[in-house]
Amino acid sequence: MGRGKIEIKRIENTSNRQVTYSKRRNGIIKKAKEITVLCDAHVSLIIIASNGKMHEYCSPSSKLIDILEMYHRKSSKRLWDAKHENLSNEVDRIKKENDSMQIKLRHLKGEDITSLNHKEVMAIEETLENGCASVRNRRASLIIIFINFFVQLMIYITRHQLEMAKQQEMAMEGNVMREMDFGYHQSARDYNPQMPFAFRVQPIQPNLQERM
Amino acid sequence: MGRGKIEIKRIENTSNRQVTYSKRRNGIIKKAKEITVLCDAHVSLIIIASNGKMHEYCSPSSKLIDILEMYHRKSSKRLWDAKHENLSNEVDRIKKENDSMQIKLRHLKGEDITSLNHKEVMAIEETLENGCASVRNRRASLIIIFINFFVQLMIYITRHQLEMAKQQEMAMEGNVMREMDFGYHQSARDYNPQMPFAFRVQPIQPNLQERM
DNA sequence: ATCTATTCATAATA
DNA sequence: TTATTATGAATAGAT
Repeated sequence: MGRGKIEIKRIENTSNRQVTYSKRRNGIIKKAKEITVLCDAHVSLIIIASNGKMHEYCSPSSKLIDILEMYHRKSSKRLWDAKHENLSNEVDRIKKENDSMQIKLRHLKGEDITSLNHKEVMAIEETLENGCASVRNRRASLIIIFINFFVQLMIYITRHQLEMAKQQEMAMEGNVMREMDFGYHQSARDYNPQMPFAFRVQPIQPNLQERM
Repeated sequence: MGRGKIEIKRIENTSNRQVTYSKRRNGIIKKAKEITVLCDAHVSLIIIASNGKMHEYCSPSSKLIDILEMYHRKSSKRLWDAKHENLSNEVDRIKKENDSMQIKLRHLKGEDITSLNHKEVMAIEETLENGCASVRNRRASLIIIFINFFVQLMIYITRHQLEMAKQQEMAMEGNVMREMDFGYHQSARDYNPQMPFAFRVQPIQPNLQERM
């Protein structure tokens, strides 16, 4: 339809190709509009030129997303839905995992346990006992680490300040050094400003064997 | 183009509309194919009739998904990506929640605690102590419930089988009833087949006050 | 862009 | 649905 028939194959002349592209593009979009109006059809038309420029037409009765949704529902190909569905499933899976963990956590905190039977309570208690044991061990380790630090500190103080301290304290009280029977200063508890917590020595797993 | 000019408005006659639809649909698809070949264009064309039947054309050089992707990149409208992104974010959020819960759970079980400082260990221990207390309370309740059941059972046995048991046991041993100083049979521990676990009475929260 | 000779698409019809 | 065909629309090439 023009001054001469043309073969349907790539137009090699670039400017001819571009002109034809824009004419035919308009023609297709016009046809798309017409079929939309004449026949109550939904149309989604996306045309992208070789230079990357894009034109689209979408029947005004429906948003493009709706047509894609329709396409999606009609089409057996899942397209992007695969990704989407995977994510959806993962969300569900992780949510379930979350819930069960939440319950376990609450049980370990002693909440919501009135509905449990004796066997379940026993299992939770065993877990808690083990946890307590580990935690106490850890705290004991921390205490030992702290004591070591403390002893080293005292040794240092004792070695390097012995004379000065001795003179000073003897002058003040005269009786303090008699308490240093383990090589460090007994009253250091009241002395060290870095000491971040109070402690007292106790068995590492006190009373564990006493429980049922 | 036809035997007469037609106005571009909805064709009311249903069969005419359907005929026109199918002719024009083929025409548009033909045009789409032609522009693809002639001008190196990418085309995605989806046509859905009012009865729901769908036809599509997609330039053979590229998969439909690629054109949709191109469209997606070109278009500032996010389309379905919003949904997708929301899901993605939710997955991330829940995964993080999961991880932190996992860590808490492991800590409460006494695992992975060597990296914690004293304050953190103390906090975990407090949680564990509270958990232990609740669990022990619960177990104590269960024991009380069981003891009640047990006492009721023994009262029943004592009331209704007293005579028979007395006669029988006196005939066999003659000294059993002297042990029934609390109203139930002392040797029931070896008797009751439904008794699902061994128990011994203990303080409800033993030793809690002894810990640091 | 605009023109126009020509081909093509299609409305009416069967 | 398919086929025919008269007619109007689309467009290739020229300007």
